[in-house]
Amino acid sequence: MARVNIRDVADRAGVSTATVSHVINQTRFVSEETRRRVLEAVELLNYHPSTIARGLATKSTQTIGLIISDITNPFFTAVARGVEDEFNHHGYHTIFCNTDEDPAREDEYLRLLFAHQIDGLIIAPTGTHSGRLIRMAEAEVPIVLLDRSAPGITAPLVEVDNKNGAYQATRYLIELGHRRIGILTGLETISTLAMRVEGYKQALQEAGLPIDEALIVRADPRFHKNQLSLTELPPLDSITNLQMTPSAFLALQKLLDLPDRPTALFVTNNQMTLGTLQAMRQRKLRCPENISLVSFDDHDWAPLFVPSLTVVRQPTYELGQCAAKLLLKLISHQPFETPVPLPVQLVIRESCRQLLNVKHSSLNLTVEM
Amino acid sequence: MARVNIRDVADRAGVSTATVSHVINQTRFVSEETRRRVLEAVELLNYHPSTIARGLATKSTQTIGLIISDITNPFFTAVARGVEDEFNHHGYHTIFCNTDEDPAREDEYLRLLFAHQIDGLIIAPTGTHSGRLIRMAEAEVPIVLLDRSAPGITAPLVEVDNKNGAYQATRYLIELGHRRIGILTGLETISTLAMRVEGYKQALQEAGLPIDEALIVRADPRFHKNQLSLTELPPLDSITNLQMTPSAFLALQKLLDLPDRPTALFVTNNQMTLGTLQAMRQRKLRCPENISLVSFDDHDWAPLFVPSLTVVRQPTYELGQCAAKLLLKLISHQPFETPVPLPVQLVIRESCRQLLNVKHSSLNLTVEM
DNA sequence: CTGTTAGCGCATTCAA
DNA sequence: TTGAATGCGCTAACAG
Repeated sequence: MARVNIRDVADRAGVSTATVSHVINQTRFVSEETRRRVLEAVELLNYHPSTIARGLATKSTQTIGLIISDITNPFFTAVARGVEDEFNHHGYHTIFCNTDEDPAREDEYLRLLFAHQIDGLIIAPTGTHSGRLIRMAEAEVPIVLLDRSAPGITAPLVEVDNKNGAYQATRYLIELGHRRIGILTGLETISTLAMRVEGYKQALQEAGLPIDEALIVRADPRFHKNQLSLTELPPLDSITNLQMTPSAFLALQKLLDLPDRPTALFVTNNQMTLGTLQAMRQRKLRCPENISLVSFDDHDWAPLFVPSLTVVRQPTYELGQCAAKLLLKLISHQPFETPVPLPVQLVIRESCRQLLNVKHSSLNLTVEM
Repeated sequence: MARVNIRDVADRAGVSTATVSHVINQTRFVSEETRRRVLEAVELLNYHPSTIARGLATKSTQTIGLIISDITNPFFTAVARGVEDEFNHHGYHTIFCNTDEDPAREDEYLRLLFAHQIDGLIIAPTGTHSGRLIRMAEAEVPIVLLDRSAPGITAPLVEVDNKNGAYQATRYLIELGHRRIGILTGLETISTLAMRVEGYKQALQEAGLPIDEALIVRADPRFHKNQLSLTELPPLDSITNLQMTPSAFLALQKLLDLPDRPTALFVTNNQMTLGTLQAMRQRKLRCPENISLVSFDDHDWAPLFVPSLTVVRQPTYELGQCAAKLLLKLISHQPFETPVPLPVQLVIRESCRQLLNVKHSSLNLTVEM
């Protein structure tokens, strides 16, 4: 295609390219008459300014990078949608990158995004990053951390109140009379999961319950994944030294094989919840009769299971929005406040059973079927 | 940040910018000695060629556009992941765009992508597009249609065998003895859904069953959506003139209120399946005792419901991959064959009940729990 | 109120 | 085997 450029428009309208540029960007006054002629020519020739040429000239590309773990994870898709809507609303484009929790891929994407001269970056870091992220931060690329913190990076973090959510979930189980509460989690290099384990422990401690390490089970958090890409993934424990079973499904077997099996389970993300349900189904364990279940993150399907699932709901879409809004401020050098964690909410449905009579709960609860 | 450019590298290595360019792109022979010096300088200065400047010079941006309905729809997220993996594998970036089935948004995105000088486009068209898509095709932007056809566009279409999938699903229900089979669908401007209705009708006709228009119900296919963005969406029936209830949940009420209620239901996409389950639950209708259910598109949660869901499974990730591979061929002017629809598969689980004794099925079935 | 012109960072033709 | 010079399409001084 023979792309029409600013020169063509200028010639057609009988003005200079500068004038064309100025009427298009409204960057200085142009008389009504010439302005009209220019716009006519634009229309006639179907002219679209090349964002890339403009980018070269202005050093601003109007595109930002979004690095997440996996767009296939419903949590991240909701977040991504929030990010994207917000940016498009402001004329920015978003380039998506999936790391699958692999620091090497994270690094490679950072390189690519940097080469693409992105105006800013939103990243849910793997947690074991190379120095490149730090170097980018030092190169003054505006960065917002999403959902997770990363060692050595001072960028603002937009997150959810993970610890409190886990605390509420665990405490709820305790108040229902549960004493042996298992927790299914993943890599603790992911700060989000680490915080959730902390909240769990805190609730136990406050209730005077022992923290039994046998009840803390770790699985590869990428349990649900398209099989095609799964085969390409390196095992996560080759990255860290944490002991880990390859899937939630398998990790759960450990818990269920325990001589003194837990009566309740706190599952720290939605992917692992599906693995848990699968494992329970295979063992013909009923929920909540045999085991109670609370999981982190709500979803469309959560209320439709039998029993409907009690969850800690987090504002996913808003999380993405907030991160995007903050990044926009950073880019335009506006003042900003360091973000506070977004509130989460325990949504009580049917997947937890009461073991003993307990006094009225002091937690902030929502009952909803 | 003071970006280091090709000039800096050239100076540092004591060569011309042309030489630097050539060693980086391996586009002409350079002596081992100078080559080494250049690479050293690159390393030392941490040089990254600006893709955008390169884009200006070569008229190739190494980025492609992906326009879909909604990344929040699990079908599209799997497809998008397939597209993205394939492109990244080849050094291309992907820009995502969500239209929410709104032709106006589709048009706006086309404009933006065009201005960004994308090397190619993959699009699941809304079906009621403006002329811009056609103009882009005429401007020789390589285009691949994804999952849906669009009137007036001659670009190759990568799709799934929708009609056959719907045919198999319906025929399966018929063989189980069902005679009144409802279908829940959406906009028929979306070719995919239109094909599924066709498959449904064909199965009925072949079996000598009447086609009862009262059993064909249409809903806004965007049923599940983040509420924030939902409020901004214009009603779809303002776009087309089809009668439509605003959600699967409500559409289903119509069917259930029928004097002669259907004994089975074919739901034409996964979003509407959730709405259906919700409606059935509210009415305390049990599946499959009161009503049998087959839906199009499989998901992680489908086998975990009670009862587990019988579905038509389609290769979502592969669909995206195929589209990407085809587009890469178009971009590099390689020869290509017009794609054939990808096969789908009826996965039988527990959500359909047998009404009568029937002879052995002649369909290609997979039984799986 | 508008035009001229020098870059932005790179690829590439022509020369050497 | 390598350099110099031009242009990609646009913005932004600077000049008028």
